[in-house]
Amino acid sequence: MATIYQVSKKAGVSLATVSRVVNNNPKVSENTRLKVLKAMQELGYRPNATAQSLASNRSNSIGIVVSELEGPFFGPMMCEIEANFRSANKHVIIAPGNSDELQEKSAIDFLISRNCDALILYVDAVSDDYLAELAKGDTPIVLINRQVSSIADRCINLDNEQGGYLATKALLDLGHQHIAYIAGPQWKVDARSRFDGHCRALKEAGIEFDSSLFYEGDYHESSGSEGMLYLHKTGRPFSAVVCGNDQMASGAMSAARDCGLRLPEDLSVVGFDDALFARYMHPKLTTVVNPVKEFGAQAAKWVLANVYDKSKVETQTVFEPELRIRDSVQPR
Amino acid sequence: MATIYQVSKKAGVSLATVSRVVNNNPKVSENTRLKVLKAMQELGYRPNATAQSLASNRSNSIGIVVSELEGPFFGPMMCEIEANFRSANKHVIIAPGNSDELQEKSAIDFLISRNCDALILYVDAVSDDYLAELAKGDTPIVLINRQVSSIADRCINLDNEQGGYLATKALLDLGHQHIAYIAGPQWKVDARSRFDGHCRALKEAGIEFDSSLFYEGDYHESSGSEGMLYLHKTGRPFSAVVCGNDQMASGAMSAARDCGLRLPEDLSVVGFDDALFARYMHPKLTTVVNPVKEFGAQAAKWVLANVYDKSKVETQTVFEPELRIRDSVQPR
DNA sequence: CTGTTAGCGCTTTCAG
DNA sequence: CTGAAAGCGCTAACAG
Repeated sequence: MATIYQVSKKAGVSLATVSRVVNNNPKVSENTRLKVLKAMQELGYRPNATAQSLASNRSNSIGIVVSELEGPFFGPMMCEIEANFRSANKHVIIAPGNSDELQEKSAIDFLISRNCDALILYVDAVSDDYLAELAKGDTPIVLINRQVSSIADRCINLDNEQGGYLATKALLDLGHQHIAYIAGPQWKVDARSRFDGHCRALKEAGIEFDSSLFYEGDYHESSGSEGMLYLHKTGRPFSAVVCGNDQMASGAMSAARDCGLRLPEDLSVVGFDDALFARYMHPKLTTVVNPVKEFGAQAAKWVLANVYDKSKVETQTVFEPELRIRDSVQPR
Repeated sequence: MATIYQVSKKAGVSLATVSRVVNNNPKVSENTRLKVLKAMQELGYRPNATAQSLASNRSNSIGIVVSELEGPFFGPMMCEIEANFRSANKHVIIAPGNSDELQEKSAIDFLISRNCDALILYVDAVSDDYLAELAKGDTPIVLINRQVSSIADRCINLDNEQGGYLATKALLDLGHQHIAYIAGPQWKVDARSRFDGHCRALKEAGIEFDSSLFYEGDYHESSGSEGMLYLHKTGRPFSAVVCGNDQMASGAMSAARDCGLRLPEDLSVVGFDDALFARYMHPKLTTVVNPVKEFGAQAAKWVLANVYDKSKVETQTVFEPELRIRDSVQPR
């Protein structure tokens, strides 16, 4: 691979000049610029990003950590972030945290050590204190789906509690009285908040929470199935179930059918997230919209403005959930 | 951020010694190792990967380019690759190619300029020649879902033609005569091969391919729906449809129902890939298994062996498809 | 076992 | 507008 030195040699200019044309520095005469460009062309020169990064302390790349690389949730988010940066000629480096404290920290360390200009984090396991501390470091961070008060302006969030409330409220309004709940992992704040919303709706309707109608899953399809099987087996009657996310709803619906239930006649189901596949399910899933793409777009926007342009731009930090009613619910 | 120099100062040793303990060089006395470790601890030192990479010409990171960041296909693949490398203390840098020649090239350039030790590529748009040329460069590459003869040992593939054959054959065996086909983009080799397999099965059964029973989609759900709508509108009767992948099958099934068809009574459907959601659909989708995770595992294995351990290890390069029969098909 | 000394390829003052 | 020179933080011979 050709180096900047070889290019300068070939073009008969100094190394600094080559650097200038690479960086589009305006104060280079058109003449020499052309000479340099030609030399670069002929040598097939491409700057070594590592060296640039070391010398300039700027990498033009943004680190992203997500809980998972797979699944219908993070894909669109990463995609949106990437698209926003691509048009600004920045690159993303993605690392999975796997909802594990050590792995999340190691992902963050890796990205920092790689000289990322900023970090966009969707993390579950690390503490607020850790994040607050991290925010004091040299690398700017923005948080998705977390609320850390000391850096509230860089926390992008959905009102999950309200979302959970809406989901259950919709069922209540349709006359359902016995509503089961298949929750996400309760140590995660979002899962917890959604469940809190469910309880609020119940309470408001004067219905007492029945713990035998509750199952804690892990946000994946299979646990939705397990949850449904479990609930069905208890024998406790219920005419509707709300799930902590769409994936579990999908698993639950599949299992419900295996149990001989007709959907939505025998059982109404509501999910959470409005993943792409929700509208292709049968029956089409009623769910709470989680604007993941917007999260990504806002996060990217914040970084572009504050880190690269150094302009202060207002970003929306909290989003309101919205219920998307489709065919998976029916009046009682 | 503390540098290696500050650590050496604090520990009262030379800079080289610190480097040695960072790199687990065995020839450091236990005593000084402890001193250095302590100093590192106190300063919260973490090596600057960029500098390490520049100095050693080794980054311990592997570049991956995938067609898309979202969707049920690439997620599990990235995940598997990442998991394999994680345990070896290597990191992955993921970049999307978006099935666009320029973007794929720019993703590759980016990864190379970032000093990746190897590249794992799932690309559609760049030419075989380009890849063959690339393979001659300094950065080792392994290809998934491509066949480039000059580097056949690093091409990991599914026999897509055979997969397409199996899908249609299954339907034929069930007595279906009029089989529609919703294809992936025909400029992609995999989509093309699957369709070729379909044609072979038809031919073998003495059935002539009917072009009015063909629709070319783009591998996404929405185009599956569009395809079904289109086929339904032509009025040409068909009792089964095979789709280029599971996502289009999902879209097609949804649209079929919107057209008033019962599944699988009125229409049998078979997909391709065996994505996770296929088994949660209703009816559960019959499909051809595409061992994406295996692809990822093999690719990672190749890199670990050939790039890092410098040991030659046999990797499986071509996988045989397998039909997974579920509930979405029925005898005619 | 440990220290010295060149770089890795590029950016960035500072002069001119 | 252009060149010289000093690093960025770390690794890797080479001595000792």
